[in-house]
Order: sequence, then C-alpha cells, then structure tokens
Amino acid sequence: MEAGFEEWPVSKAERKPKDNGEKSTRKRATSYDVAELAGVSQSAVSRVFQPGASASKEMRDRVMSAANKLGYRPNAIARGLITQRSNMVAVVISKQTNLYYPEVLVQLTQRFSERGIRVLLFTMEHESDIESTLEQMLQYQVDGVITAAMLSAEQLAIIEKAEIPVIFYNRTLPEILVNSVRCDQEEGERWLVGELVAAGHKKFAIVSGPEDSQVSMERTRGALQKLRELGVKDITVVSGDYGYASGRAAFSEILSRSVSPPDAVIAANDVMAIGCIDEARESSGLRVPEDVSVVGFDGVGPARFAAYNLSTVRQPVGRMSEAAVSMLIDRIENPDLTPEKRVFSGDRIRGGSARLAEESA
Amino acid sequence: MEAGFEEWPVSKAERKPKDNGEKSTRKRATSYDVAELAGVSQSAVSRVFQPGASASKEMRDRVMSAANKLGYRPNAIARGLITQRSNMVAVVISKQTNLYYPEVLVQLTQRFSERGIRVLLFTMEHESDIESTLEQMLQYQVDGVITAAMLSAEQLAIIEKAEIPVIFYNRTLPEILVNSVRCDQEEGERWLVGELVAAGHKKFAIVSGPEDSQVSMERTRGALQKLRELGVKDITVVSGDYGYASGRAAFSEILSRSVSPPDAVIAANDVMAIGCIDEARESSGLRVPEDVSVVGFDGVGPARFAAYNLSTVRQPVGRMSEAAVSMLIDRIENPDLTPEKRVFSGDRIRGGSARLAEESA
DNA sequence: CTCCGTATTGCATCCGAATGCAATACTGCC
DNA sequence: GGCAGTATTGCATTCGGATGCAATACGGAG
Repeated sequence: MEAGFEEWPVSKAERKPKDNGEKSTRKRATSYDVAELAGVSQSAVSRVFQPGASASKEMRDRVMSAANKLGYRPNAIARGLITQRSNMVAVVISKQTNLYYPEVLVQLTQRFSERGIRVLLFTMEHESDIESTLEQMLQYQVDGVITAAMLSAEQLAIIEKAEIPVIFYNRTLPEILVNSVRCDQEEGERWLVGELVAAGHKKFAIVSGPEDSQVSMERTRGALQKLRELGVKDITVVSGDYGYASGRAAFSEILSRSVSPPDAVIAANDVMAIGCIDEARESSGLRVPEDVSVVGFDGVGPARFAAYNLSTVRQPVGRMSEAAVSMLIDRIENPDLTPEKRVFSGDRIRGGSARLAEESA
Repeated sequence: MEAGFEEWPVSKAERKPKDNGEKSTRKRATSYDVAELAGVSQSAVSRVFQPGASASKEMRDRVMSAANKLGYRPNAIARGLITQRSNMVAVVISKQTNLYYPEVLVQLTQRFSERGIRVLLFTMEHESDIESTLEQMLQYQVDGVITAAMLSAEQLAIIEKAEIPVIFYNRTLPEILVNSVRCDQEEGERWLVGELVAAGHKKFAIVSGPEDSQVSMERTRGALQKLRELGVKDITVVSGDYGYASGRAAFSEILSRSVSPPDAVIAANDVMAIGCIDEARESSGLRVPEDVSVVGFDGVGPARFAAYNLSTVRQPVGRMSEAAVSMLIDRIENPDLTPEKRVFSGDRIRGGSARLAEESA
C-alpha cells in the first residue's frame, strides 16, 4: 500500500538544491516581462488584468498567452502600494474565547474571501497585548478591522486617525460612536431567567466569566437584573474563566457556600455550564435537571451532545459574521457613513438541562 | 457597577463626520514627511527605522520626535515591495476539520507573531476550492505556506516554482519531497487497538472519517492493520464525516448490521466517538465502557468532559505548531535546505470510555 | 597640524503595477 | 474620400521605503 517509496528514482535529482546556474535563478515574472514577451507596453498588461479596463480582444489574447507562458501573476503588494488599497482586513481575536470563536473565524474569512478580500489574522494571549498588534495592523495598511477583542477609546482613536473603519464584534465602547455587530446577551439571559423563575426555581447561582470580558459582564448583568425584577433574593455569584475546569470548580464553590444546592445555575457560557453539570452529577450525585437546572450561553457544538443537551441561547454566528463583513465593506467603500450597531437576538434553545416553563403557544 | 453611562456628555461632538476641511484630510504620513519635518533625508528616516542601520543618536532623536509628531508608521506594503519579503505567510485550512484546528490556528498565529511574521488566513469550504486560494496566496507574495489542506502534486509544483516554501500540516504527498509536520496517526491507532485487544475485545467496529481526509485514512488503515496482525476477524467499518451527528448515525448503522453490538468502537476522531457513546447510551441503553468500549483520536476539549472521558490519542498541538513555524522560517531563510519531516507521537490517554489493558509498569 | 580610518548622511535608483493624458487606430456616416 | 467620435495603446509618473555608492564629518595617531 505504501509502495512507490523506493521506485521513482528520477525526479528527485531534479529537485535537489538548484545551485547550477540554470534558468531557475530567474525571479518571478513581472508585468514588464509579460509586456516584452507579448511585444506590448507594461500598461497594456496592467489593463488586461483589470476588470474594467479597455483592451481589445487581440490584446487580451496576446497578453494572456504571454502571461501564461511566464506564469505571471499580478503582484498584489505592488498593486496595493499604488492603489492605496491592500484588500486586506485585520481580524483580531483574543485567545481566551476559545471554543466559540473558531467558528466565527472561519465564517468571516470565507465571506471576505468571496468578496475578494484577504484576512490578516491577529491573536493575542491577553487583551493587553493589543498595543503591538495594533501597530502591526497599521503598518500593513489593512483596509478595515474586525475586532473581537476590546479596544480602549485611545486605541480606537489611533485606528480611526488612520481612517481605517473598525467593526466591534460582540463588544462595544460606551459613550463612543462605533460600528458593532452583537448578539443581545442581556436579552438572552433575561429570557433564560424568566423561564427558570416561571418554572418555579427559587435559589439561584450565577457563574460569571472573566472580569475583563465584556460579554460575560453583560450576561451576568442581564441575569441579575431580571432576577431582581422578579423578586428573587437568593443568588450566589461565583466567577470562572470560561473554561471547563473552572465550571466544575465554580459549582463546587457554589455548593460550599450553602447547605443546600441551588435550584438553578446560570453559567456565562456553555462550556462552564457543562463543567457545572459534570461536577453536579459526579461529585454530588445530583441529577440534572431534576435536582438542579443548568443553563449556558453560546450554543457551541458540545451543547448539543446528548449527555448535556443544554438549555442555552445560541448566537446566530452565520448572520452575525455576514453582518460584520458587509458592514465593514460598506464603511470601506463609503468612509463617511455614520456608525451603525446591529444587534441580533439569540436562538432560544430549550434543551434538557433545565426545567423551563412550558413553551407559550 | 454600571455607573457612568449617562455622564460624559462631550467628546461625542468631536467625533462626528469630519466634513469640515480640518487638518483631517491629510494622508498618512510617509517617510518623506518625517524627513522634511526633521530636516533630514528620507534615507535617514528609513535607517532610523531599521534595526541594524547606522544612525547617530542625535539623528535618531530628531527623526523619532518628528515621526511621533506625525504619527508616522513605516508602510509594510512599500517595504515588502522593495525588500521582496512580505513577512506574511499563508495558513490554509479547510472547513471540515472543525473542532480541532481552531486551537492549531491560534497557536500558529501566535508563534509567527512572536517572530515578526503576519498570518494571512485562507479557509476553504471544500478542499477542491484550493485552486483559487492558491492563486490568491501567490499574488500576495507570501513568504511561505503552511497547509492543513491537501494539495495535489501539480498544485505544490506551482507554489514551488514561485520558490515559496511549503509545510504540510498532518498531511503528506507520497513520492514527493515535502516538508511536513505530523502526528503519527497509525502509531496512535495501533496502540489503541493493541490495548483493546489485550483487554479482551473481540468484535470491532471502525468509524472512519471523510474519504478525502488523509488523516482519517491513515487512522483507519493503522487500526485495520493492527487488528489483522492480531488476528481479529470480526470488523465492521462504517464511515462518517467527523461530525457529532455522523458519529451517532454510524453507531446505529453498526448496530443494524449485526445481531449483537460490538465490543469496541474505534472512531476516527473524538467528536464521532462522542456521538457513538451518546447513541449507544441513549438509543440502545448500552453502558460505556462495560458493554461497549469506545475510543477516539485527537484529544480535543470535549474529550475530557466527565460524561465521556475518552480514551484517545491527543495530538501534541503545541509542539507541532512550534515545529511547523520554526521549520517554515528555516526554509524561508535558507531556501536550499533539503526537505524534512517531523513526526510526533500522540499522548496516550487512558480515559474511561474503554476497557484497556492494565498500564504496563 | 596633517593624514587615515570609520561613522554618518544624502543622492539616486529600484521594486511592480496603476493611471491621467496624449497619440494613434478604427468605426461609422455623410 | 473626409471627418467626427470612440476605442486602444503607450508614455511617463506615482506609490513609500530600502540600499549601494559617494560625500562629508569625526576621531585618533603620528
């Protein structure tokens, strides 16, 4: 099956270090090379490779044939220099948001790609590393930025001074005009809480995410407010870091703070919710949702696993990334557009991890 | 907690559409602008921004102060044009490999970033879309490529003709010299099979991945070979697509092919293994691992969830990406290096989803 | 004080494609 | 056949920074 490793004796020889002054030392073909071979001017070549430019059919044929012969490809770097458009956008994510963003990333890239735009990816260990990231983006003359990491007002100002449109993904900067695409975290939490309370839960625990995560803050705040509005008093709040282990730790912490377990646990994301469920079942022998209801947020893949079947709010990733991409492109093409915020409601998923009120028909 | 939302009334006015012919219409500052303001030549500015170049302290100070005043940043595009080095590499992934690659992606980007290299991300719905992706990469003059999608020999040849180093990530091209970084899939499967057989399993089922996935093929082949070597005859093979649902479907398919369930199921990745477990427990009331052992491959996050606690082989993502990055940089800096393959063994994880032989002390 | 070696700095040119403008070719019409 | 109008094509310049080479400045030795 893995035959063929020994045979095929030739062809390797051809690929050894190409020291011999063969033709291989030649640089990549440029439009001048093509022009020369085709016997036309460089500008003609340039025009043939431009969608809207004027060129006769004969010209096209001659140039294309020469180009193919030379393996010519327009140099996007040079083009970017003269046109002042790199056709690249920066996508910035921070590492902490793990299981959810990959999906987003693929979506964004795909959609940009369909529109002829390339994605320069920036990831940061900590959101504080953004300073240098920012510098990089600017040096690379990106045409726009989508950030799923928080920027300070000063940082945003730097980018805007360079007249680069920025779209915030699931974040926003209070008091400052920015373009953003978000999932309505508070609304989602309020729904979850409403259902839980309506189903008779009285004793609540909340597992919040990292302190520097705006998304987590919004979720926690939404849940707390709704709980207060509904007159619920018995609320324990502990914090985690969005990770599975921290979900387990959080649940055990919750138990230790009270003689009896809570009726319901509201986790700031699905992964921690899963951690809570595992901890509840394994270490305390509690049943989910009979003894304790657990809800999450995000709607990531594992939320659907039968062992968890989470009640959660799913972010409409597809629509959100489409919105982000088209909004960014709008701003790039028309920089004077006034800022716009698009807020999507999440999909409400009545999984089996919580006792919720009957669906209102 | 959320104080400060109402106050802060000013500052918005400053940010409205900057129509007034203020100073804002000015383009980005160039090295010429800086040179002029500092009263020196453009080359001096260029040198100040180069690590190794010669410039007196006084010169540095004057230039830097002028640069700061103007908010100057070297234009990486222009620099790339003249130096023939874009300092960008392409990372290519295909969408199908979902839950696992995100991690890889973040790792790669981070490590490149530490070395002053930016990542242009390319994703493809189907691996067949690679043709156009390839074209894009070449136009953008990337200095190197890491591909986690399969390339044909012809496609590889195109890239190599442009003298761009390529590293295959978990893939390889038989009979052709390429640089690659891989996890040893066969070895991992052989270990799993060995343990399962040693523990007394007799009736096996294999859930393979997508047909066009080389990784899946290697895993399946490894498992099958080892099974044959050990004289196991009773083997059912069904195929999935790496997704959770397909794991569930696969298990139910396995059941339908035989009167009794298998002793052990070998899934080509963790997510399908999880699907199998859920299907076994839920639809058939089978216990895992008492009635049926299930093993996966990859070592993704959910494999550690208590409900599954998979026995699996974890790919050493950190070391693999480090290897890929440093290998690619080596090739970029020394194009004549002879190809190299680095193969890593996976971490053997004895989870609770399978009855394995006692650990050999 | 002069001469030589080294450190700085400026000049001119280059990278590769896009584009305004002018020159030329071609079309149709009278 | 002549002319206006349009379509092609080429010329020259531009984008912003890097770099070889020459010019100048500085420092130390004799």
